[in-house]
Amino acid sequence: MTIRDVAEHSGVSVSTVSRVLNNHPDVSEAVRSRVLASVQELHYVPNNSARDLVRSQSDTIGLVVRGVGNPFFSAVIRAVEQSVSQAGYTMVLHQINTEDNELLAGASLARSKKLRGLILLGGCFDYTPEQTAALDIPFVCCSFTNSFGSLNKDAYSSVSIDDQAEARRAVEILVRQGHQKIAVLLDSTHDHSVSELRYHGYCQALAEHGIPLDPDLVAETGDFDMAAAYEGTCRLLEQKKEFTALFVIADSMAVAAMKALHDGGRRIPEDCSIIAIDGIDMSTYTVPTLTTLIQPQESMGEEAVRILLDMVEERAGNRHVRVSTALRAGGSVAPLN
Amino acid sequence: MTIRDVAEHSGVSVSTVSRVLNNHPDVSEAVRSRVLASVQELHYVPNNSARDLVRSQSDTIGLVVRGVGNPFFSAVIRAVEQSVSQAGYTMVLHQINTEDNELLAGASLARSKKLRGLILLGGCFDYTPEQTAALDIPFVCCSFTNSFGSLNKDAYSSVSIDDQAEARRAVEILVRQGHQKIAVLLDSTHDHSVSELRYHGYCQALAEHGIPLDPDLVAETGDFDMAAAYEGTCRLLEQKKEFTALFVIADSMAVAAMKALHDGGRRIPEDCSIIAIDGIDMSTYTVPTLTTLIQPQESMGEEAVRILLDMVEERAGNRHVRVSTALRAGGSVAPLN
DNA sequence: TTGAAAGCGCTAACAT
DNA sequence: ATGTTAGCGCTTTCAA
Repeated sequence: MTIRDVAEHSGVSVSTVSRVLNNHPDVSEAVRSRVLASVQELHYVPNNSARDLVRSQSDTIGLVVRGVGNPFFSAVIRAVEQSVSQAGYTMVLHQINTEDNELLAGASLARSKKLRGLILLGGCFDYTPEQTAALDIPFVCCSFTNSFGSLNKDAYSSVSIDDQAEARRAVEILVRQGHQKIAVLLDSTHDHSVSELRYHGYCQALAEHGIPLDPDLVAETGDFDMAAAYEGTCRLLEQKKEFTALFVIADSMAVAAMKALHDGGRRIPEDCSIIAIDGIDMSTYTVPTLTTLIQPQESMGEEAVRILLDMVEERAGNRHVRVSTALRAGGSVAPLN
Repeated sequence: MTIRDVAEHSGVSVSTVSRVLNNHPDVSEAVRSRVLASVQELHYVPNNSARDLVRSQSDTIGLVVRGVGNPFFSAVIRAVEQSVSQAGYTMVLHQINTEDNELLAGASLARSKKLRGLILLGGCFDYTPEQTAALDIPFVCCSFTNSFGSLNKDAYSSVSIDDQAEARRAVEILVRQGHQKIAVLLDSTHDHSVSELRYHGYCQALAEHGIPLDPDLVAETGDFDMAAAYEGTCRLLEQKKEFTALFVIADSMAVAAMKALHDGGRRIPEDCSIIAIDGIDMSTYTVPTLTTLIQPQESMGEEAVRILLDMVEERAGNRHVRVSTALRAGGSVAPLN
């Protein structure tokens, strides 16, 4: 079943079929619909290898996800896949560990799969021009930006929330409820990732409200996973330093933190309020429902694809999109006393 | 940079270069190493599109996931991706809704991407030979088998748990704790999916222990998602029919059910025990930890790939692998009073 | 053991 | 608006 069969079946030439298939303008409506009918009837599917060969490029978009197992990414991946295939492209997914370098992974993927473009999901923030030089295709950072790197703004695209501002907002919500002793649970204060950025937001909120930063209330887990978050929260409890509220940099970690607080005999929110950022489905079903700032996961994925394809198809240059979060007022935050 | 350049650079014909590149036997050592040297020097990388075109096949394995957003699948997808790329193949992921037909989706993917093989994750159980006829590549069903269909056992492969037996085991755990009024939360009793199978296990366990089946205690949600599970549990509570334990067919649904029970004023496990099947990470962090039968998600993904590649590379024929679950004794099950 | 040449299915000039 | 045709880079007969 080739383009020839379709051509013969609809009584036109192969090039006409090709034109129809590629939405070229100069085809009469009559012929167009006739060809389309044949395509339907014959269940014709174009041979991508042949297409790619003659166009000397593939229709493949790479998605490198750093931090396997983070449920926040699941919805984004889904949205990206949808958008990519809807646009007639193919997505190849590559998941790497937090320790791995997503730029290297992306570059290698780009070569071996002849990628047209690349989406980086959950990466680091400290790229230098030298590092990205290896990447000779358009790429967009999804859910993060190059805040700590020296990349020129027009060397890449991004779609993300304002991590620091949103973290500040989250902490401020706690402050407004009268909390002063606010702990924070994060991966690291200096990992050049979303963790560090949100930590800055935490510090900023405290500073703006005249609350001194207490290093004892900063719990670094060294990882984004739930087990580490659980342990980190336990350590926070063990040191007997009082805190009435906890800001967690990610929903998944917050779920584990809630468990640790509970196991440590703290009631939420009576003894300890907790707020996070991300908004994964699952945290709707914690007891109480986690109060969190929801990142619009689906639209972030879609937007990342839109930006990327605009670059790939040269409709537009690079751009940076900031999306905002929506507060989900769960039951995990209460006024102090 | 094509095979021609390599040929000219090493002073041989393109066909000889091709032979070297494909490890064909009849090439002299001298020529072989000369060609290889040129390849190195010129940084030549074969054009996969051209290769695929002429061989009319790719190195692509398809993964069709039915039921987007089920966290149980995340770990499996990860394992599949790892194994596939480790074996030098490319995975293309396609996620579809529960309403969609994974066989159709798989067949269309197979043609458009020239798949070598296909893995179906979370599909239906009622394929007929006619339906699978469209699929002319090896495929393996992951996490389910064709229990309700008429497929010949050697027409496909599978890796799954014994859903009915495991469900029976789960319910039996409740019975052993003295529970008699055991409700069940599931998608449907007759959807030809894992839901129906596990429902049979539930019925079987009740029957074996002389407990009459009470239709009022069978809550069908019509979906696998958490919102539906929450609603379903609420309806169960509203009808005022007493039950002291709840068997939920999936961890993700159980998390939502726990929330609904809590919101309905039931303490877990004091007022109601709950047990499920799947073993997602998240359910470790519910309060109390969910008692569940863990499916070995990673090894199921790896095994699925192993089986598939054995078929693709004709090392072995089809086979069916049954894996067993491991009980995670959380705190959600307690003896009756 | 090596080379010449015929396609694989498609797109895009170029011609009509 | 539609058809003819020359490749895209590679593998694989078939000949030498």
